[in-house]
Amino acid sequence: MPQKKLKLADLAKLAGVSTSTASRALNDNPLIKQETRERIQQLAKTHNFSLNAAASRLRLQKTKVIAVLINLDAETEQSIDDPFLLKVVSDINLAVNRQGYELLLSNSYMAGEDWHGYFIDGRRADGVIVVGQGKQQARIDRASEAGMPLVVWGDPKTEADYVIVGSDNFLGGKVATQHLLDKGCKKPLFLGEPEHAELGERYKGFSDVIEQAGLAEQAQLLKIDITSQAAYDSINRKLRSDGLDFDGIFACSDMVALGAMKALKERYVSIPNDVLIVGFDDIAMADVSFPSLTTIKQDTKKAGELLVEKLLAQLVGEEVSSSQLAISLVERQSS
Amino acid sequence: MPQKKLKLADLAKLAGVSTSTASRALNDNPLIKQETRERIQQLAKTHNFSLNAAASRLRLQKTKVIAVLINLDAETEQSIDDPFLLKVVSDINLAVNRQGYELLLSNSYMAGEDWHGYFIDGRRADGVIVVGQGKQQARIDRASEAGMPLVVWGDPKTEADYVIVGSDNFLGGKVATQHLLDKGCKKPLFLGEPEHAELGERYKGFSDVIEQAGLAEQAQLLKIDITSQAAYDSINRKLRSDGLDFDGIFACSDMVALGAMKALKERYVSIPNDVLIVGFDDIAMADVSFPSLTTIKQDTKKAGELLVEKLLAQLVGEEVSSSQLAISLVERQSS
DNA sequence: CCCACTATTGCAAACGTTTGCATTAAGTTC
DNA sequence: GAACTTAATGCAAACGTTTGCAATAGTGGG
Repeated sequence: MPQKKLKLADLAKLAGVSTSTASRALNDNPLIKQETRERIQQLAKTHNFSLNAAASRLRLQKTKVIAVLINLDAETEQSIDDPFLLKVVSDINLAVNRQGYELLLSNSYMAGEDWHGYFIDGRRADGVIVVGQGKQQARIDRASEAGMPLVVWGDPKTEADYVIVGSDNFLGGKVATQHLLDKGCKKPLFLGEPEHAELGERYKGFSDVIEQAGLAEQAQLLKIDITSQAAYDSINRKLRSDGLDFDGIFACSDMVALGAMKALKERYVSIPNDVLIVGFDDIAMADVSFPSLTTIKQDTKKAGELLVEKLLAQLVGEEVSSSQLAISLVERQSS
Repeated sequence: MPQKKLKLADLAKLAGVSTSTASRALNDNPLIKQETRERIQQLAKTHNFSLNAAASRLRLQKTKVIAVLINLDAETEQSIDDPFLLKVVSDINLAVNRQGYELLLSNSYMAGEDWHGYFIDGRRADGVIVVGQGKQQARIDRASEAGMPLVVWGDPKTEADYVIVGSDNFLGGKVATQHLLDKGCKKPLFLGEPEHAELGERYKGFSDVIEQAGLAEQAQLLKIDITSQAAYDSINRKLRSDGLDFDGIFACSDMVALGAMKALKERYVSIPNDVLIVGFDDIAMADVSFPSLTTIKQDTKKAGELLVEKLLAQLVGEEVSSSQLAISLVERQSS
């Protein structure tokens, strides 16, 4: 430990000015003479000086921190498994940094019941980005009512009084399903959990197209958790009990699609000849699986930027509204 | 915004005690009568009171925050792509929370050159977990010399004066390679980047076993970036130029293995009949790919716990040392 | 030479906790 | 009942910034 931490007052003394001048100089306040400003900034650099963020936050009543709250359904501790969610977090991180904010990674376990109290009153963050609407909508509502600056990654069609950013899941569902039909699918299967906000919309899109095509009789819904394991198991079980009574799958996520693919391949069901598959998300694995996976791409980069942008707008008191991101079909070998 | 934020003094007034009593009561200080403590804690709960963390940190000179620094090689902004790294972060997050700390997610872009100044002097965190040794070892050294509480996820065999937690990559390399040979591989190929600390050890393990088996002549090394795309491209290129002059691949990571698998499958090279494949990491995809991927499992859960534990030990002044995590071979269809 | 004005700097209060020390009340001992 | 201990609480200072206001110096006009 070379030298003791110096505080602003020490730096000021070194520079031969008052603390207030030093403070203003570091913040590039034009009240201070240009020359003095530069001299002090230089001095700060050579001495590796950094402001005490705690003191600064206390005084300013602002933290320059954005919290990202992973809203898992399960109340138990749980690490995040879906690479897509992690990708979203990673892209939010980038956007946050680009705006000069820091990222506090949190979850329902830490934040407890009273999010407003924990983050805002507790001066841990200036605003919160909630990833995943989950089934904890009540908590989100409460935080929002308490006036917590808040943006949610979810389905923008949801009726809510907070701001939501998300893909056009309904359209995604339609596009995916239409694609299956275009490729000759007659007996489509939806693999996923329609109760969940985003997935519900995808299922609606699915149903919509099916209805239009007069295939309602032949279509099926297989409710499962959003994990590749669940998909693998349930497709296995279905093949054993019903045989191959479908010729196309719209999986609610890529991980689910990959799980299903594995089960099919193990039983020598040919993809895409016997069964067409379309996923959702476009995670890295979709491109590298074999056959590579046709999917609906969600623009996580844009999402991150938008989420942060809207949150910061709220912080300066602007009125912001939900918005929907365009999705796109990425055609690969599985269809 | 229902009510204005109340501060400790307000709560104290409500309870009819002094601020100091309120403070101690909330911290369960036995100086305060049991009964009073409970009464005040109850009051705090009903009023949704939360302490101002900024003030608390300023006073205590502690933040109760641990920073996780993703140490990417590239200096450019970049989101994290490898699901394995994200899994590590997610598991660290869990371990951090379990110890009652919060997690500041950061990267070399935010932290700049002077990590000690930024995190410690800046009172943003009490300690730092660096994920990935990368090629920025100089910065890590500097931070460590400056006395920054620090633990690194990397290869524990690295000569360094800071604490490293990581898998036994050398052993992993040996086990993986031995497994290939046991399965009949005669012309093994290492796919990866030996310059990188962790990967270098895996390669050493590879070479070691090859040497012992007298296969040095037949073995090959293909240097590539650690991405599935790079693997896919380079295997493709190699097949085109050299034909199939190998019968087993030890890929430095699962993502790399999967990229290679894709290229092979597209050219109808049978796995595991024509080429055996072993990966490293055991990401979720390894189990769900087809054929499923034999790999070396790294225990990220344990890693997270150990990293945090060792960091906290440093904070209370204990002497801690690097440690190596056991790895295990997970046999699947690709071998 | 004084006044008004601007440019630059400094003083001191405030942000909301925590904690060493002082204080009070109540019990205990001789 | 005086002296002493113990239990419970309060007072006030300190953590390191930022900023409204006051102060000073320098400039130019009348």
